[in-house]
Order: sequence, then C-alpha cells, then structure tokens
Amino acid sequence: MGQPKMSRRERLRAETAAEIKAIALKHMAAGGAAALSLRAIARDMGMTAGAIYSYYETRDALINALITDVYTSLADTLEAAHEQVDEHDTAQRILAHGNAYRQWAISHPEEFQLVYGDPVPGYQMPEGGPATEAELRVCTLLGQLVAAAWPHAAAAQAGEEHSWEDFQPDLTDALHTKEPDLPPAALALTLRIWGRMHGLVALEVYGHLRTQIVNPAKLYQQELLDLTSSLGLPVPAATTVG
Amino acid sequence: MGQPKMSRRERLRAETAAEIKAIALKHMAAGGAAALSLRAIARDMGMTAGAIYSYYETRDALINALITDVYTSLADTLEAAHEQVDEHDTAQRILAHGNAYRQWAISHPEEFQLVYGDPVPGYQMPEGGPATEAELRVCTLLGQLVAAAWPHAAAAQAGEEHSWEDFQPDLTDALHTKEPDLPPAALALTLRIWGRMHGLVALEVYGHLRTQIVNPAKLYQQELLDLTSSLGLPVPAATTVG
DNA sequence: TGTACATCAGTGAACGCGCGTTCACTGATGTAC
DNA sequence: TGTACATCAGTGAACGCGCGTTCACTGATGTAC
Repeated sequence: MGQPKMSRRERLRAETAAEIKAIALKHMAAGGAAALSLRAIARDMGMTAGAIYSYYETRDALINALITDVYTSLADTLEAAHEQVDEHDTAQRILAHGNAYRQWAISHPEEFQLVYGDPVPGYQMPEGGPATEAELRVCTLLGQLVAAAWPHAAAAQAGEEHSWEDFQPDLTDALHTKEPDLPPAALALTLRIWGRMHGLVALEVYGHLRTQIVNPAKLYQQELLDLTSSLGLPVPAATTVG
Repeated sequence: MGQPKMSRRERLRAETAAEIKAIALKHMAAGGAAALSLRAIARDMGMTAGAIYSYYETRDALINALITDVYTSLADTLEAAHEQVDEHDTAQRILAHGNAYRQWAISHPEEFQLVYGDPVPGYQMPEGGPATEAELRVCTLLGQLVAAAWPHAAAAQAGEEHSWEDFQPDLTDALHTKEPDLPPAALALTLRIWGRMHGLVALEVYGHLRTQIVNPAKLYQQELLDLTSSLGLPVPAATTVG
C-alpha cells in the first residue's frame, strides 16, 4: 500500500499515525467509543498529548480516520468472503456474506459499534466523506447478490411498487453501473436483506442474545438459510458455521 | 400509581425523583447516553449537583432507574399494541407488534439507544435486575404471537433441531408458564423474528437507512408482511403504516 | 568527509473546562405537646 | 393556636480528576554545499 517513494521521515510519520489509530481502537475495545481520549492514547504511546496534533488536527479528525478505516475493513472482509465462493452459487454467496458480516462484527465489536452504534459524543460525521462511500460499497456488494438472485426472487416481490425516486441517487447510481438491468424493487429487497442480517448481529453484539440463547451462531445460520430459501434459491448443501 | 398514603413530603420527593429522570432523558435526547451528567441535570433543575444524591445514591443508580423505566415503557407500549388488535388475528397482531416496536424506537431514539445501543461508558448493568426482567417481558410477548402462529408456522421449521437446553432457563420458564405446549423450535423462531424486526429499526434509528431510502416505513412494512406470510399466516387485508 | 543550516517530531507547562462525589451547614417543613 | 423540637431537602464550597487544545521550546534528523 501507499507510494513506494517515501523518505525515512515520511515512513516514520505514517507508522506513528497508524499506531495512533491502532491504540485508539484498542482503547475503544476496552471502554467503548466514548472512552476515546487523545491524552490516554498519547500516554499509551509514551508521548505527550500535544504530540498527537502533528498527526491529526483534532480529536474529530482522528475519529474520522478511524471510522473510514473500519468501514473499509468491513467492506474488504465482505468482498473477500464473496470471492471465496463460486461466483454462480448465489445461495452460498449470500450465506458467506451474512456469515462474514456476523463474524466481523463479533470479532471486532468496538468497530461494529463505532460504525453501527451510538454516535461518538461530540463528534459530527462530515457528509459525503469517505465513510459514506464505504457504506455504499457494502450496500452495493449485497445488491450484486440480489441481482444474481433476482431471476428467482422477483416473483415474490411482485406485489410491491417501487420507483427509483424512493432511493438516494448515490445508491442507485452505484448499483446501476454494476447491474444496469435491476429494477428498483431489487434495491428495496437489498436493504431489507441487509436489515435482516443486521438484526440478529446487532442483538448479539450488544449482548441481548447471549442472555437468551446458548448458540447464537446456529440461530443466525437458520435465519440465513430461511433467507436464501425465501429468495427462491436452492437450499445449499453443506454450510459452515463460524 | 404507587400507594395512596403519601405524606406531602413523600409526594414531593417522588415528584423530584421523577423530574430528575425526565430531565436525564431530555439530556440524552440532545447528547446521547454518554452526555448524562448529574451536574447538568441539577443545573437544569435549578439545584445543586450534590442535591441529586439524596435521590440517587450515585450516577449508576440513576442510569439503572432510567434503563428500568425505558424497558418498562417499551414493554407497556408493545402490550398496548397487542390489545388493540383482535386476539385471534395473529397476522395483524404481529404487524401491530412490529410497527409498535419501530414507532417506539424512532419516536424515542435515545431510549432505544440506551437499551439496545452502546453500553453507557463506565456503567455496569447489574445482573438479573428489573431491566433483565423487562427484556424477558418483551421476548415473552413476541413468543405468545409465535405460539398463536405455530400451527401455521411449524411446518417450515421442521428441518431444525432444538432442545430446551439451547435456551436460558429464565426465558423458557417465562414462556412455558404461558404456553406450555410450545416446542423449543418456536422459541428459536421467536428470537429470529425479534432479530428481523430489530434489524431495520436499528439501522433506521442510527441513520443508516435514511441515507439510502426515502421511506423506511414502507420498507419495514414490506418486511413485516413478508414475515407474516413466511409464517404461513394469511396476508392481512389492510394495514396502517405509522 | 565535514560543516552550516533547515526541518520538524516531540516536550512540558499552561489554559479553562466539566465531571462525580463529599460534607458541614442552613433553613424551611412537619410533628408533638 | 402557639411553642419547642426533629426532620431533611437543598446549599455551596471544596476535593481531585481527566479532558482537548495551544504554544514557545528543544534537540535530533535530514539536506546542501
């Protein structure tokens, strides 16, 4: 990553900037996103609090960088999960997507919370930033799966009327360039599937499932199978639960 | 509510205690759960910060009281929604439950976040407290709907094996006393339905849907209809979107 | 290779802030006779 | 109804804390000749 032409100074700088983010993530893991403190990070790095300011203009800028990183990491993870499955086995790809989403969330709960949980107090996310872009990427990935499933799934969605005006232009544009033939109803289905995957995962990450059921992974797997079959896809033969 | 025999002093005391909670909720609405500050609350009430301590032993105690209140309010809301629909029209009851859940969440986003979002920094929820109890109440409500739908829904769940040991005793006990004939698979289905309702609601409350779609209510309604029909219930004739 | 200068990462002290919590106290409200 | 006493809600000052941010500075690292 990055340009190869970097002076020693630039390299050290980039390393320190990355270390700040890494330690910030570690702190979030311990105390939640609200526990993010420049002073605490600096302390952990053996630096003075003021020193952070030569890497990030303000606390908000650091949080911004974190959010962008986290989103990108999620999107990369999902993309990688897609690629591990035969492109034409849509049911398996949906399972892979769903399982990767859950796996990522429960193994990086703080990052999940940073992105999908309470806004960080006092922090205002800038509009249209790279974070928004990464969110689009995640939606688009799921949208491509729905596109692949659409021949099977379309019938069940027939009752619903949708227009392109129901959606934000960014999203329609992103998906339209990849899947020009997709109707708006498929976009609605995409968001609904996203919600369906998100629900159990959010409940689990926030500890609401563990108090009720011993094995949330199994429950989630059933939900995903129900999801694929409700799309009219053939039931996958063997599945792995993470 | 409460015992009628209250001295003037006791009444004033209770009123102040309630006002503290009310203002705390208002502050949460403005700045999130992390923004809860005894000093700020006191300031808003025209009191000294120290005065709060004659009502709540510590900040954590106040948060505890808030969480309990919020859970209870949610459970009450859902219960009321059930009762507005004919007891035997299970499909409509599920729609009512789901819509009440969403409606409550989007009209009390801070309370939703307090209960289903990031843990309040520095606050540790006591185990088995009244909050846990209220959570059970919510699950049980949904469980009763699944019980009513079970004759239609059972067939679709046939492939899955479940045992009572998959679940926490509190939950099985609570539901078992109300619905003694329900198999464990119905409990799994209950949690999955909870997750399905939760997903789109959480995404919407945290602002992830609004950036993608103009009318989240419509999307959610479709999801609920899909849900009822996947349970094998007759499609409801007319539905109201809140 | 050696010297003179420029860069710039990091220091340390200070700023003003709001926080939770404690405590001796005041003064109004309630109670007993 | 009036007085003497008990209760107790609320005060105000203080505690020690961690926070984000600024700024003049030092001293090591890099560059140019």
